[in-house]
Amino acid sequence: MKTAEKTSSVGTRERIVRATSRLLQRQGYEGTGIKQISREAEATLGSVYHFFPGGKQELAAEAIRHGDQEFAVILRAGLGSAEDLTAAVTTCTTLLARELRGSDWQDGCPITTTALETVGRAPVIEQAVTEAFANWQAIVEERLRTAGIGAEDARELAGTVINTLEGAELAAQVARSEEPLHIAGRHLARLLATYLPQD
Amino acid sequence: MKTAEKTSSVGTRERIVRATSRLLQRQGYEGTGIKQISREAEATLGSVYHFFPGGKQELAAEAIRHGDQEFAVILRAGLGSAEDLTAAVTTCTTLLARELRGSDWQDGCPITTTALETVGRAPVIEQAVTEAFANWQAIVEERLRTAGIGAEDARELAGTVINTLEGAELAAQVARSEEPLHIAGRHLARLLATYLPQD
DNA sequence: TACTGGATAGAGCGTTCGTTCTAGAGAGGG
DNA sequence: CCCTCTCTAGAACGAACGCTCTATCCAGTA
Repeated sequence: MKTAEKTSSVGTRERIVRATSRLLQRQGYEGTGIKQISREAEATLGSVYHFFPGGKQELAAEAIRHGDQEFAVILRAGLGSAEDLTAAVTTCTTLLARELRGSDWQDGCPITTTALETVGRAPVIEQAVTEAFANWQAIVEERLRTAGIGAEDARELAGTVINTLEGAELAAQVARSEEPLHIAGRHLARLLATYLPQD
Repeated sequence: MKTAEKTSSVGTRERIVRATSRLLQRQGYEGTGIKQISREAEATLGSVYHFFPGGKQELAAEAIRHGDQEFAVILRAGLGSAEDLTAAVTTCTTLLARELRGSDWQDGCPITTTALETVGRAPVIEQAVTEAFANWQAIVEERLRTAGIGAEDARELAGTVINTLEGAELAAQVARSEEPLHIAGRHLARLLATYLPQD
C-alpha cells in the first residue's frame, strides 16, 4: 500500500491540513484562498482537490478538526498541570497567553474566526465546530468532576470556562496584551472555588 | 447647507453605515462586498465612495463604531434594569439571548467577526474595535463601582464580564441555544457577588 | 514490458472582488 | 441664466476567487 517514508517530512495531505488550519486561524475562512493554501502547503491545486474533492468547505472542516485537537492538547496540558484546580486553570490562561504573545498576537483560538464567519451557512463546517466545542467542554468538565464538583454544576461551569477563555483570548488579541487572559484565569479560579466541596 | 428632510427616511450615508454594520455582523469583513453593501443600502457605488473615499476599511471602521453604540445601548439597558447588580447582569444575558434567537441566531456581537478577521492587518478598523471594547468595559465598570466594588476590582471584573458575554454569545450562536448565555449570566452574577461589599 | 491508479501539475473557466473614472442630476448663490 | 458643488449613477479595470479539466508522473502488479 505505502512504501516506508523515505524522508522525515509529512505527507502532502497532512501539509495541506496544517497550512489550512493555520491560515484559517489567522485570516479566517473568507480571507483565505485555496491557491494560497496550496502555495503555503507546498502542494499543487491538483493535490488539494484530489484529497478534498468537497472543495473549500470540506478542507476547512478538516482543518477545524485539526485545530480542535491542537487546542485540546493545550487544554489538557494546563488542566493536568496541578492537583489544585484553581492553579490548573490559571496555568491554562498562562499557556494561552504565552502562545498568543509568541505569535505576535496572531494565533488566537484556531477555530473562532471561521466559526463566526460560517455560522448558519456551511453545515459541514458548523458540524466540526460544534464537535470541537463539545470536545473542549468535555475535557474541562471531567477535570471539574475530578475536583469534586457535582455533575450538573461541572457541565455548566465547563461551558463558562471555555466561553470565558474564548472571550479573553479575543480581548488579548485585540489589545495585544496578556492581561485579559491572566485576569480571566483569576476570576475563573475564584468562581470555581465557590463550587469546590470544602467550601 | 441642508434643506429640511422632506421624507422621513434617513440619509444615504446613514443607510450605507447601517447596512454595512449588519452585513459585517452576519458575514464578516472578507465575506462582505462593497457592491452588496451598496445594493443592500439602496445606494450606488458612486455614493459609497463619495462618502467613504478611504474605501472598504474606512467604511468598516465607521460600521464598527455604529455597532459599538448599538451594543452599548443593550448593555446600558440591561445594567440599568435593576437595583440589584446580579439581577442587572442576568438581564443583560437575557436581552442578548432574545436578540440572538429573534434573528435566528444570526446577529451576535456586531463587531467580533470583523475584529478577528482584521486583527493585525487593518489599523483603522483595529482602532475602532479597541475603542468599542474600552467603551463597553467602561460602561460595566461604572455600574460595578456604583454597586460598591472597588476601583481596581471593578476595572478587572468589567473586562471579564464583557469577555464572558462575548464568549457565551459565540457559543450560543454556534449551538443555536440560549443556554450558554443564561448560564454565563448566572456564573457572572455569582462571581460578582463575591466582590460585593456586604460579603 | 505493459498496465493500472493514486498523486501531481497547472492552464483556464466564469465570476466576483475593490477600486477608479467619467458623466450627469439637481439645488443654491451670483 | 449660469456656475458651482454635492451627490448619484454605473461602466470598466486588473486581480483574485473557487473550481474543472486534461495531461503527466511514477511506484506496484502482472
